[in-house]
Amino acid sequence: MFKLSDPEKTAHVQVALPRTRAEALAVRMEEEIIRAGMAPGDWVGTLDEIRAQTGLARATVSEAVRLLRERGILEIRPGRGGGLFIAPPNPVVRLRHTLLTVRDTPATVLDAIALREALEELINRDAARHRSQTDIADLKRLLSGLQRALKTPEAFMRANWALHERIAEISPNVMASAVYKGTLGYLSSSSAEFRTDDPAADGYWSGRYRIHEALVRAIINGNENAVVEAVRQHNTAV
Amino acid sequence: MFKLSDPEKTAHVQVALPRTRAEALAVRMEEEIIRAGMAPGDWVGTLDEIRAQTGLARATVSEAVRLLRERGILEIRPGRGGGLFIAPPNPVVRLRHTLLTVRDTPATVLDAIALREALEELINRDAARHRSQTDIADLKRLLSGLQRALKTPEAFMRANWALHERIAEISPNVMASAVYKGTLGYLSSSSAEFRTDDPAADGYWSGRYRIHEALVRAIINGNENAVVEAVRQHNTAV
DNA sequence: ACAGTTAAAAGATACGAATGTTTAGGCTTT
DNA sequence: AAAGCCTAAACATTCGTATCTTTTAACTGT
Repeated sequence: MFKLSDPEKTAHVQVALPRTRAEALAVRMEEEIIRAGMAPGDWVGTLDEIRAQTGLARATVSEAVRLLRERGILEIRPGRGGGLFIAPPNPVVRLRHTLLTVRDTPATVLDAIALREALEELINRDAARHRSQTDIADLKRLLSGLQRALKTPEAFMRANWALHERIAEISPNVMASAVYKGTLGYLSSSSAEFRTDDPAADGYWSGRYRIHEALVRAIINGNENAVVEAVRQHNTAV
Repeated sequence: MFKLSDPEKTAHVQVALPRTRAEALAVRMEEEIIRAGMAPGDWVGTLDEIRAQTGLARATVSEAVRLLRERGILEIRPGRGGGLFIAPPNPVVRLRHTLLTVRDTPATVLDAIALREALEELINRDAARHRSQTDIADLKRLLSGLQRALKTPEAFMRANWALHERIAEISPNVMASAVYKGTLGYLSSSSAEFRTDDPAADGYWSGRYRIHEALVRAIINGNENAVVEAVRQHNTAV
């Protein structure tokens, strides 16, 4: 088991001082776990033990544990011999928590575009490497949808997003795929405003279509060099 | 206000059927919001109204609302005239939610490395563009720390992570920076195991050091081309 | 009119109790 | 001794209630 030390003893370390009792307890527990140098799989205790030690109500302790679980620190197992355990490291959970600590600044559309472009090559190369017959059929269908959508910019953007999202789903790298799709989702929900007034030279949209056509062909052929070239065109030609 | 329709009416749409009443309510509310085509800033109602409509307890409704807030769907304002409102789109919150839906598959270390490498150029170019005097001083300090850490692989890895993390903090792109740091944090916590048995040719570590030296110099000089070249070396020479 | 004060509306947090679910290990039956 | 049932231990969910904090509209006194 582990024993919680007095909150006062660790008060000078606290940076963002927690606002609720549950948060405070979560911080205390995390500090104690780190201090004790506990490793994944180690048994931490049971909810009732924590409750007895702290004198807090069940719901409050439960909330603290929920926070630690969401941060990927603890794993909770019900049943006999169950309780709280140190969780194995999980990149997705960690990433989520890191994102949670990001101050809610007005992260701009430009930031999202930069992030998306940085991932474009990885995502599309993965697609070229791992595409299945189903993937290929879907991509062909979405590409012809993109061509049909050339009539209006709005339809084109929508078809465009659908195509890129489907490509991202091919990648076996769930982290990269999730980040990419999340970024894409944001862009699709926020770009309606500043795109409409874009008169765009006549050839612009058909040019965009040809770039996507080349990209899809490269993916279907599994030609990674061609994918890299198509991505380069896709990113620079904006 | 908006009116919740009967759960039966929408049952056929539900894919991942929610397990708790709170989750079910959150799904119903989200569906209703989408169906009604509500826009950011729109007033949805108050907790008590939802409670009256559904007959659920305060804690349950509160939990559903907490979920929707975490997903970046709702914004809650206390006080007179307050209540639940549609939240403006926020990329960080969205990204977090997307990550939440990722199935908890054993996302491999290799995936994390690929994601990190994809972001390396963006992060380091941003650093070269936006470094301040404080940043430069810190980087110089961390670089000499890296040199001193050449004695043992473990110390070198630690110093290496500290340097990369500091570089990432320079970028004004909070999303990209958060994703990068999260990935780095995972790698630093999980790579202790499979690195120790690496006997490494004598020149390997000093070679790694020289690459980082070149990278830091390029960032300090604001030379983006040199940054790109250093990143290329950094990524390929593993 | 205007500035300061007050009070009501709304959410946030915490509590304790009751009930449901999951799991592991023991027990029973063949 | 193997198969399956049973039950106690642990977490999960929900409820109702009480108290606190925040916000803003209304009021009041100059």
